[in-house]
Amino acid sequence: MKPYEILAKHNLKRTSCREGIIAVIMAAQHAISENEIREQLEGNYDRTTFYRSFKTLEEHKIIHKIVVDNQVIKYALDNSVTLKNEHAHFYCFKCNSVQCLESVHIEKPLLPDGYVCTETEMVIKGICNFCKESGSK
Amino acid sequence: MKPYEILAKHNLKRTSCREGIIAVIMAAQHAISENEIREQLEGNYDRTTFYRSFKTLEEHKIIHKIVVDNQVIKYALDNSVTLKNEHAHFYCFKCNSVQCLESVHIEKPLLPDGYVCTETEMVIKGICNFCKESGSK
DNA sequence: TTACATTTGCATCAATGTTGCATTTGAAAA
DNA sequence: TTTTCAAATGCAACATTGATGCAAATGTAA
Repeated sequence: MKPYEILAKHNLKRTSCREGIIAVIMAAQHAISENEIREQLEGNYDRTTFYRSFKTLEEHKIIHKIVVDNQVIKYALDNSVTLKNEHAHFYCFKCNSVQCLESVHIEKPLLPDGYVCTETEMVIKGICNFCKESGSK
Repeated sequence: MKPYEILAKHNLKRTSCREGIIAVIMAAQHAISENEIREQLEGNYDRTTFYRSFKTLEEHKIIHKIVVDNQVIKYALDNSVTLKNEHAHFYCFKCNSVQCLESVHIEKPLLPDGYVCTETEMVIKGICNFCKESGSK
């Protein structure tokens, strides 16, 4: 599905900033930070415009935030767009990348009585396949 | 273990700000936000002092950050201080509290070849036992 | 092409992260 | 207890980021 089709589906106007953000995220191999998106985005948008476009896309659940910690926040297309299952994310300390681990499904945890789960986030941290090979540290 | 003993164990000077922060976190039932800690802290410290004390305690792994999302960040004593096992955290959308779910242990996930896990964070979101009872929304 | 609601860019303000530096303080040595 | 010095504090200052109001520009449907 193309960026403008996604916008149309959510009844959002097709603006170049929104379209560009979606395009950059779609093109990225891994989840990507706000600054990386801004750098790769064509056109020089005011930071408020970028901020509001971003917010709109999040609110409409087109893009999804993956919070590794408050220093490392990355974005990917929402599962509803990619049609992926709920899955864990992997953060690599070496290359700082965040990858979707589609093979690691998240099971509904067994909660104490009275607790109701509606959402689960799981971030696994360590060294990824690629970085393991390279260098000693 | 008392706040000043924890500081001593980590070779940190016993200052009232550090001691106070630890005391407030120890006294709290749940994980607690930076602002809540600041409010409950006796004495009026400069925000830089507070910021640096906080940073020091984090760096020495005395306190531990639980990042629900970038809007909701709470702190608790680190597992090495409380002697708890690695466990999941529960975030309640209604009361905004973060509770340790000691009963929900986190198993080492089965990762794709070459991936090495050193740390795992799991945040379960929903409605907690207490809030389930109260009101319809 | 027109018309209007939405979006943009800019100004602005608040909150927060961070650093440098002179002064104060904790704790170890005398 | 007093002295001593590295470490911590308070303050000023600056950068970054979240957020809002408003006039001008833009997207889209009539």
